[in-house]
Amino acid sequence: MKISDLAKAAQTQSETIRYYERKGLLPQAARTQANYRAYDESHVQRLAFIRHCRALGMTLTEIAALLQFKDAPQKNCADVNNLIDAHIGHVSQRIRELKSLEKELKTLRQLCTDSQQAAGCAILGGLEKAALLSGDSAYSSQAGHVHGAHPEVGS
Amino acid sequence: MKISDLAKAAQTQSETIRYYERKGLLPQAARTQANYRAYDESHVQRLAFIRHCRALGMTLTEIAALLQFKDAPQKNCADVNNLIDAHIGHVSQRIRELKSLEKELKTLRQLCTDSQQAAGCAILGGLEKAALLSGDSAYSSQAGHVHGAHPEVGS
DNA sequence: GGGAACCTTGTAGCGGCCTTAAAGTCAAGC
DNA sequence: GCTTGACTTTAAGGCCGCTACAAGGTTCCC
Repeated sequence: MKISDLAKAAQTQSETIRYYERKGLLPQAARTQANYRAYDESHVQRLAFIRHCRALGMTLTEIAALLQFKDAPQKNCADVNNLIDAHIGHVSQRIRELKSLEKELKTLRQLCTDSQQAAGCAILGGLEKAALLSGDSAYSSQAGHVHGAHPEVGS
Repeated sequence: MKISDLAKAAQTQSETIRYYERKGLLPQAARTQANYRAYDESHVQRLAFIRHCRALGMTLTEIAALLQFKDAPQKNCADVNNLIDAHIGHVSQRIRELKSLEKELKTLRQLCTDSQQAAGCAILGGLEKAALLSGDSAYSSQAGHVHGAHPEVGS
């Protein structure tokens, strides 16, 4: 099985597979005589695992940690729980942040129902006022690791 | 007012200010004899506006568009509305995605309440099973622009 | 044996910054 | 007047999770 077969099987791009290998999420692949990477079913499984975790919003670092637990089963399951709990925490926090954000945006949007000149635009005015009052950096980033409001670029 | 004063006033890093200038969000600053950037209150306002929009999860491109409306008030307010509506759409969509994700994670987490060996860890097993069934790429990215689950790195 | 479709490595780019490095400037203290 | 240290400047490189491209090697099919 070559890289493009694996790519098809796991709905991934070949480049991404090589990237995961570089990052240590996938083992160094065996090579054919032509120096092509050679894969089997076990790689499909492992890659599917990774992709699913990515779809769950985990970082590659978190996934690497999970894979370590899989690879070293003597380790304690509690560590897995902790990782998942932490990730759930990140996701929940991001949801709260986004909801509050959504609320503010909708409030803002309400200010303007008709088309007017931007000079008197209530939304711009509202943003300006809010900017001066806020002190901000309330949301925006620190603890968790779940992104802002814009989706991942790739895939 | 030098760059670090502006930075303090708007809770931003000096580097970020220079970055915004490079990107055209802030005008080219006037310079002192020593070639230091010189600012006044108007810059504080503009920067606060930008930071607040960032806190609302807008991209720099979206913010640049808003600033254009501010700078060219003859433009129609409807464009501002459209931008805000689109952004609300992105945020709402991301909230839906994250909620579904949160649900799956919690289901997963439920599988394991006690500490066991990772070999028999129900979470790892669950992830594996889910990976094989899913076909994934369901969430993960396309239309909107609101990020996954991990917060912005900086700031 | 010729051309298309694969594979390889390496490099550079996205966004939104942060960090570091090397060099210039300024104010205060001795 | 000279040093110290806190600022400033530009430029380059790094972070994540890829994607894309370039230049070459290989394999497959007609």
